[in-house]
Amino acid sequence: MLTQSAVPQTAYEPPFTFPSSQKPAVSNSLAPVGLVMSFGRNAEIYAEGEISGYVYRVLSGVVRVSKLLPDGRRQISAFHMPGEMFGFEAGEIHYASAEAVIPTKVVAFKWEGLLDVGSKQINVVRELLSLAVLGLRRSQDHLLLLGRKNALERLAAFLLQMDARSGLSHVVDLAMPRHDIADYLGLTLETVSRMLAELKEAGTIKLESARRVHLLDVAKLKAMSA
Amino acid sequence: MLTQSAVPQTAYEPPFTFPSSQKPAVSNSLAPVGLVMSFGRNAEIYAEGEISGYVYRVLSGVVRVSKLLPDGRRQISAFHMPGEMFGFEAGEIHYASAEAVIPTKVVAFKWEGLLDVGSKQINVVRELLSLAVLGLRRSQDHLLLLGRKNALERLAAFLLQMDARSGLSHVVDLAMPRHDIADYLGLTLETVSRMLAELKEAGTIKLESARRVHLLDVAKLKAMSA
DNA sequence: CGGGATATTGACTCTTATCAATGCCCGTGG
DNA sequence: CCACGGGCATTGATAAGAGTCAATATCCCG
Repeated sequence: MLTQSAVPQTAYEPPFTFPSSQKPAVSNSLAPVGLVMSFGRNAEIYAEGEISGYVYRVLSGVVRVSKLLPDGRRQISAFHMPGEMFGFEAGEIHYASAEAVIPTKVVAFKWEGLLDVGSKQINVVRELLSLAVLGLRRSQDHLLLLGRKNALERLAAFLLQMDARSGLSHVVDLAMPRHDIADYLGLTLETVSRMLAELKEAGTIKLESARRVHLLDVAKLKAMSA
Repeated sequence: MLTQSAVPQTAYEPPFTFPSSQKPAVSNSLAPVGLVMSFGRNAEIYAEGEISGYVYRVLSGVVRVSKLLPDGRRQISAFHMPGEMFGFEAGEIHYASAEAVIPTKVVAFKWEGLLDVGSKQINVVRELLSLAVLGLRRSQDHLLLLGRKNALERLAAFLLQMDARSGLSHVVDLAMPRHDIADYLGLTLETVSRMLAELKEAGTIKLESARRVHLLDVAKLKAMSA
């Protein structure tokens, strides 16, 4: 596997660096060669149940990682932006599936290769550990959000999170449709829409368009998100 | 830190082994010395915001890891049973707090020491990575539960999870009060109580006492948990 | 045996889901 | 260039699930 919609796989040339946005505890010392793959909108990167053997880094686009219940209910556990790594399930069966939200390029690294004892690759393993620990942290925030926050707080937190990751001017471009946001926040798309309207009412955001949100009052949003 | 209620700290003697219940990918090759600490009911093991420097293994008792919202709402991200490791936040600030649910003994290992390049400790780092990845997996399940399952499904899943971890005869001893279960499942304690009553109605469980549940029909419970 | 903490049960409320009707935006083709 | 069509989003009316508040009940522990 490693997918159908995979496209001309070109070697990804060194220097390899782990994304600075994920602050590895130890700076990288490795330049593994990865495979660059391209995916169209909604294309599957890997599926729940497939054999896993790679970890991925987003080069461009946006990736969603999700799990499904037998009756179709879906929970998105994370969105991944350029520079971020995902797919930490290697050596076994994929525990979730990953899809491109929009046209996306990723580099895939063989997990096995990364773990090879061969040399001083201990730094690589450490960086992977560091990334995994970071993932655990983010999970804790998301668990708190899903378990204990109301719909309005979830939306405020989501917008702030997207803003923090997109940097710049507090104008957030949402790559994903309402339905994806809903499945990420444990809500319905209608509720997502209503809460956005409510935040607009409160003067904390402005909807330039459905997919482009201008955060007018970040402080207030922060207050609302907790 | 590393706590007030810490008690006569005796050295934990080798051989050290990572818990088999967490299947490290690589068998252990290290016997670090840890500090054994004892905690009473509800005693704090570490608090959110404290400097972190240890990872822990439960020797006996039960540990809960949680995060708090400013207004007091609480989300328990995990319960840890004997043999399990927790506290993977080392090198930085604790992102959550951990407390003993009942009188509990843990061994604390210096994170720094575990990561030391000194030798062929690469296996230790790998095992830690393996445990972190396992933690990520469990988080995904919990996210799905919190984001998309109803109260009855959550209770069924919880009981099955506790049963799987306690082994034996489908008689589960719950160390924690209803309030903790509620904060773990993102519910209120009243709802937990009502759903248990409902499961009893359905003939899937029997409440030997408030803290002791007999799973009468595991298959049916499984069907209800999804 | 008594008493405080923990748990259950009930009545009612409130948030969010559900079902349904428009509305809007954008790309396509006439 | 404009009209059409389809996906996506918004808005409304209602329902359902879980929360809240409150009154017992039960279980330990001393």
